[in-house]
Amino acid sequence: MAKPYHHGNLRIVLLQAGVRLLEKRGATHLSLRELAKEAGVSHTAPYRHFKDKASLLTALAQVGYERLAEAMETTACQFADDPRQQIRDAGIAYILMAVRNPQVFHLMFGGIVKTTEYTPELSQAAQRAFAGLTKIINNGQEAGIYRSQDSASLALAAWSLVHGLSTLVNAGLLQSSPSSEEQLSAIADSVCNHLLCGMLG
Amino acid sequence: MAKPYHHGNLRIVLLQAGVRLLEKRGATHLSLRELAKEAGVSHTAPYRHFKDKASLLTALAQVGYERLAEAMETTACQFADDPRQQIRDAGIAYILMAVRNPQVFHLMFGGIVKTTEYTPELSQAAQRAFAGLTKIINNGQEAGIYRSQDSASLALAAWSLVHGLSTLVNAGLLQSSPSSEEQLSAIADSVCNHLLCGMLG
DNA sequence: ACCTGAACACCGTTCAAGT
DNA sequence: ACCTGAACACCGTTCAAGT
Repeated sequence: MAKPYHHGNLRIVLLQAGVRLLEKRGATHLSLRELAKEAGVSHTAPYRHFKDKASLLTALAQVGYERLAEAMETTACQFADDPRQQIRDAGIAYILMAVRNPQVFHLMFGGIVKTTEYTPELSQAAQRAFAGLTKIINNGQEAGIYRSQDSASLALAAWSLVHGLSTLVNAGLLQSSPSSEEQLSAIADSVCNHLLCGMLG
Repeated sequence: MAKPYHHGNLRIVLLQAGVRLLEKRGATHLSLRELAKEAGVSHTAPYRHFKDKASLLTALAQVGYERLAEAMETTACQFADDPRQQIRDAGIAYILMAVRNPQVFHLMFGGIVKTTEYTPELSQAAQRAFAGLTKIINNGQEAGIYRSQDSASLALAAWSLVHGLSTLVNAGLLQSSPSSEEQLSAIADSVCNHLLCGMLG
């Protein structure tokens, strides 16, 4: 069966191969020409679907936010009766997403995609991801377990904590780098507990 | 006065111009050739001082860690009698360093410099930076203000929090992006307070 | 020791030309 | 509409040659 001249599917194929190549090479060394070769098209074909390399990277970041949103939404539907458990699970899900897709995570948050170049779709995907986290905070607030009424600042603190830990782990900067996901989950759990209960005695 | 054939100073000049060019172009688009032109030497001269581009970036990341270490050490020497104030000040100093040098910060933590390629000097500079933060935690522990005895996990939580907030601000992902350093400091203070006092009521 | 210019193999991007 | 090959201006890196 002959391959159709009009590929028809190229955009999807480029995104899938793009994620694979991104994790292999990193955003900096991801080459459009290599990507085109992997997809079996000429090196200018991607320009039919993406204005330039930055635009491809933007689309890949969007894929990342969509994955993160899924992970958050899944967690937000579990343990709805235990807000403490929910927030720890969300933190762990966030961090696992980061360590399993380090280059995608880096692309999402590393300032490679300029905020000024965000497409509406990307902004929406990002908002979906954070809405999941916010919902978990709101669940806890309805249950009356939080000290503060300012849910935005609570969510920001929680988000900063898990996000920072993810980055530090990916950068390999922990004194004892966790060698397994179980170990990593334990670290994440301990850090989340400090935020829930406070450092002060 | 004629410029000496042996520049003598080139490494320093390249690092200084490198930081400037890094903030202007970002790590990805920082070009050795442009850097050489700015320094007034041929495009191969930098190879006398840096094995390759990665090695230059490593050196620039080291400069960043040294700046961060200075900021932490300065804070660790102030308000030694008030550990709560110290940790908030350290957090604010950390975040200000990040937003004032976003590309350097990104280079330090974005996974661009591979952990496996860390030079001893870079590791040492990074450790110095975190030692400052650890010292502040230890001060508080000696004063007996913390709930937990595990100072490493306390430091990791504090570090994750300020680091995550820095990254999110630099990525432009806060709902209301702070327009001034005063506003940013207020946000940082609020987030730090959540960690100190805990989210739970 | 330190610097240079030519050369090589890549890259992103554009564009006239093909189906 | 979608894809191609040639072309252009860049880039990192190497190397023989200069002082």
